[in-house]
Amino acid sequence: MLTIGKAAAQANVTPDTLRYYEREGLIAPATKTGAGYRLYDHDQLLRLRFIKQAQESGFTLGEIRKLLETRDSPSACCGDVRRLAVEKKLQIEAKIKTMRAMSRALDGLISDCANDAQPTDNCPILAGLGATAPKGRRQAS
Amino acid sequence: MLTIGKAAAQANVTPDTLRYYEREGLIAPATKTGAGYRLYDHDQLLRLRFIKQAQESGFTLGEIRKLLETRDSPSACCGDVRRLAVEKKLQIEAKIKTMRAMSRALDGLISDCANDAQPTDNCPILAGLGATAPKGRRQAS
DNA sequence: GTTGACCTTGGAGCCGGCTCCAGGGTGTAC
DNA sequence: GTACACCCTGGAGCCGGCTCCAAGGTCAAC
Repeated sequence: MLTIGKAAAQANVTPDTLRYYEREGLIAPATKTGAGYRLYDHDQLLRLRFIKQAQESGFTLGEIRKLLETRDSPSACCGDVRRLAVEKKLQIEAKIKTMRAMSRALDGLISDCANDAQPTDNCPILAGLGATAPKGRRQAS
Repeated sequence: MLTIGKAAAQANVTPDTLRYYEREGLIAPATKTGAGYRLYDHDQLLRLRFIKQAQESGFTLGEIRKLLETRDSPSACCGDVRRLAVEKKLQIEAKIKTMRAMSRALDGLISDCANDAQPTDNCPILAGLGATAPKGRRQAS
């Protein structure tokens, strides 16, 4: 049985984070001492590891709570979990697509721009971003 | 000269957003009427388009403010802008890498899991995420 | 001259995931 | 018996980017 500080250290989080997870309904201590100290055992550490791994797979805490509820429900089946995983993967793929578009947009801007010292008036990156000179400054158009 | 509602509609944002940008130092109205109404002209609309495009390229509002300051500074040169763009591209690439790792992690989990109705006790996805059964339930280990 | 759509300001609230604090209680080592 | 590290609770604050609100002022149309 570990106190919160030890348990948190094991899982590489802070006690505050652990208490936060508890408020969010993700994990509860195995028991409490008479003085109110939280005590965690091996199962809790595994649950915490589950949470961390799910986070690293891109699940939000809300989704992880759902995963945990599914896991703990006797009536749930593997297919339910699979659906959540597939849905999450689609979300991640969509985000990657967006970011690749951003990256490509920047590529275009950067490659247009010789890395020289010409003034920002003629900077192709700024032009590419839709810039025109602000009030009173020379401009191309 | 457009009032805030018209200008916002042109740029496909809300008046609230436009006022928010103003508080954040990104854009100010060209002028104000005696009654305090903000008025925007063509240059402001272009500036707003710049902001939107930069956002779509992945810049945060803080970074966009820096871009705009650079643009408006007589002493800044194109190389300064290029550096910001390159740095941003690196950040985006790093994020993409992280997300691809997430996606791959999910791939592994999903492919292990036949989409069947077996109980969550034996779900390979949950196992892959580090699960063991919570209190009192049958478990493999 | 009144309706109704617009505008103003200041401030609060939202999302997710913590993080930090004050003001107190507890547990252990010397 | 006291110093010090740890624990408790409740609540506030932070990041970014809005979004919504109340209470009031303004403007155009009829």
